[in-house]
Amino acid sequence: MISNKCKYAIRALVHIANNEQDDKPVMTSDIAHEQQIPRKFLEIILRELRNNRILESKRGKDGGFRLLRAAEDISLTEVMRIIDGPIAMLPCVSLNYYRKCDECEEESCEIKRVFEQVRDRTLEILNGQTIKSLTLS
Amino acid sequence: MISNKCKYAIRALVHIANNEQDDKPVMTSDIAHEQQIPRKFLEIILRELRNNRILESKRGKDGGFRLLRAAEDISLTEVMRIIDGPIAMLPCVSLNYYRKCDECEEESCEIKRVFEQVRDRTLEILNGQTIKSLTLS
DNA sequence: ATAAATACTACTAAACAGATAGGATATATA
DNA sequence: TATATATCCTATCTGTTTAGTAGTATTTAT
Repeated sequence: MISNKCKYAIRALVHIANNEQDDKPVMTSDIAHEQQIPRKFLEIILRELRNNRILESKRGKDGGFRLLRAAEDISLTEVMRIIDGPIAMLPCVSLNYYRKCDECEEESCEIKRVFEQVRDRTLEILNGQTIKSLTLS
Repeated sequence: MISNKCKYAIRALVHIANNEQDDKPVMTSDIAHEQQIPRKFLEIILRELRNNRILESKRGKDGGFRLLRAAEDISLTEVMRIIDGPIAMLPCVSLNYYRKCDECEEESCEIKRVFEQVRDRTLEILNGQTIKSLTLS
């Protein structure tokens, strides 16, 4: 399962992408209201995305958030890894958050082999998806 | 991520399948020792699998656990659902643990569409795997 | 100066993960 | 029938994660 937080992050980014016009940043409170996300929780999420160079922020009056890159250059996997961490179903098959199994010999582990397949099929789909591909247009 | 508990469950079942001979049940302590799983924790797992009609148990001396069905009739998905619950990455695309999204219209939700694809590809692989297919032979 | 936005720190409640402890019950066998 | 040995059951525990909330500091447009 991906977390609610991660779903909020994706919905917020899609919302920002859908509302990028005249260079005006989108306010947290607008996103929170229209996407029905708790505002203070959303603040944390947006700041995290900014810290990871997905968003840029502008403080003060008329402030808010803008995509730092084009929507088609932000992949779903990148967002998921920032917010939730690993995508794979086992640490020992994770590409970005690999951790060794201490109980089994990985070369001969049938369980590992199965979840490597799941990882590959999953990434085939998710790597092809971007914030752009989730927008209305 | 699947839980450690679930990985323990799979390894325990594979161990039992690999040691089904002369109708003698396999003891918790043997599995715990050979698979390096905490014994009391394993007890809970095996009892849960028995309650869900994956295993049968025999109490008292010379007791232990046996597969209730043939190893090729126990799918990986069944075990995962018993121990961890949903396999899908979102409640709204889960086949066995579906829960409605309150924030979005599901018919037009692009996020849902993506994770339905992930679910389908994942189940294609996992439904084809059984305890038998994970054994040595 | 002031209003309005993000930035930051700290805290909380509930659920889940990964166990452990101890006693009750059943069973094979000497 | 006593005993050793296995599962069964209930309760408890510690740490981490999830999903937030509260309050203050800082920045910026007007």
